[in-house]
Amino acid sequence: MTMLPNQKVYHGVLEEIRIFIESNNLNPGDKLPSERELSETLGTGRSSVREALRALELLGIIETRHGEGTFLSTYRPFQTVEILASFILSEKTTKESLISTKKLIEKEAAKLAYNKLEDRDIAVLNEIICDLDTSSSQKDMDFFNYLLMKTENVLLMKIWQLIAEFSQTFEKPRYDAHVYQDLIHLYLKKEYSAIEELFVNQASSK
Amino acid sequence: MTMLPNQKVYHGVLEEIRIFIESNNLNPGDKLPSERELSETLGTGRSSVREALRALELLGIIETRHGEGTFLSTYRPFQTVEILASFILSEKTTKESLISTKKLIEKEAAKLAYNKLEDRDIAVLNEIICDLDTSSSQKDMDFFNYLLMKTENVLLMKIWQLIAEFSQTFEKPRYDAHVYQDLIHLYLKKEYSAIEELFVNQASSK
DNA sequence: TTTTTCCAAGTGGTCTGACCACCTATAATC
DNA sequence: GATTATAGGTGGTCAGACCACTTGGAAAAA
Repeated sequence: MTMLPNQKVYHGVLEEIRIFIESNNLNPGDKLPSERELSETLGTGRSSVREALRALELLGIIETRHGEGTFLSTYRPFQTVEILASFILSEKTTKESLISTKKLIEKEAAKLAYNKLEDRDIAVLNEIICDLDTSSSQKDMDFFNYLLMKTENVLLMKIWQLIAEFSQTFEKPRYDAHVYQDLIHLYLKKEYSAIEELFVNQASSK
Repeated sequence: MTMLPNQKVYHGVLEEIRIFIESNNLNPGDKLPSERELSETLGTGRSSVREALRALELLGIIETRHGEGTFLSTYRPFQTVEILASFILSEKTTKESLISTKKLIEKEAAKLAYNKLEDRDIAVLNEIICDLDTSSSQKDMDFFNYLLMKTENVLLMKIWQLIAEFSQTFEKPRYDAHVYQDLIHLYLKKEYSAIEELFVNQASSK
């Protein structure tokens, strides 16, 4: 294993694994050599190999199954975001930050989704809102989750989900019931420019 | 250490460290307990502690100095980026998510800051842009960092900082030079409603 | 006294070997 | 042929041993 001076072993292992994946043209789901095999091949201790593997696992690049082995994971970008979020979304983050960031994302998601919503999608949104069996907070969750999904921005969705989940613990400041309906009407009437206004008015009326 | 069944030890350690940081109100630069101390306190092996620490290091949450100790670092996911980049960041959708989320936050920050900018702040922004000694990418970073700071939304700022650093490694899609000046003019002329337009046009002209 | 030198203790870095828990293919049994 | 038992491979974890590096304070030198 080629190693720069002062470089930690697990960094080298990281690089070797990358090369292995590349040169063997591995795809998601494929199996990596066992920890023991890797450590023997690379001439390093198993603990160093494990440090590298654990890091890759946390990054969502690999997946380990006890008793089976280590596998290249099906592409899950932004797994990292979760870990980072758990450190950022600590107590130091103010409620105001959380709420306003969440609303900001919801507003923008409503705008981003505008061009990607088909009649069918709007119908789904309507169903979510009209369903009598779900609580209003659940409706809200479902509604924006669907919108976020339609934005096709995975990162934005992830961030919203994390904030939504975290803020659920202390409060659920929702929009007035009519806002969802209003938004749907704007979609139907193709009035993009009014979306921003809808959300801004809602926020200030609180 | 409270542990869910089937949960790996290093996940528990991760959580414990997070709690430690939070409850001791640690700030970037502060020292964490030594590996040996952690393993003793948590009743786990040192190797498990190391697996957690290595992962956190790769995420840029902590920093280790040989012979000195482990320190809380300002979130600088440089390492992460390199690893992610070399493994998966080739995926187009990932990049697009990053870029569009970043731009979205910048646009909204420009709007949120509007009411909080005093003449002095606008002067500072102007200086940042006009400074001949800094590169254009550095200007961009400083400019929006200042704006984000003025929004007084710490969470949004942190999210932006993370994304900004992530994006820095693979590409630097900047705004045209005049956009910064234009924004400053809008601030001076108190034309809030034109801010959105400025960013949207910029984005589509790309 | 002040300065310099040096070393012991603490810390991360790594390796080894030992178990345990889990999965699976295969052989033995029914 | 279907079922069961088992052995071997794999990840999960721990304990202990060294090494390399840093630092602060003791000891030596000025």
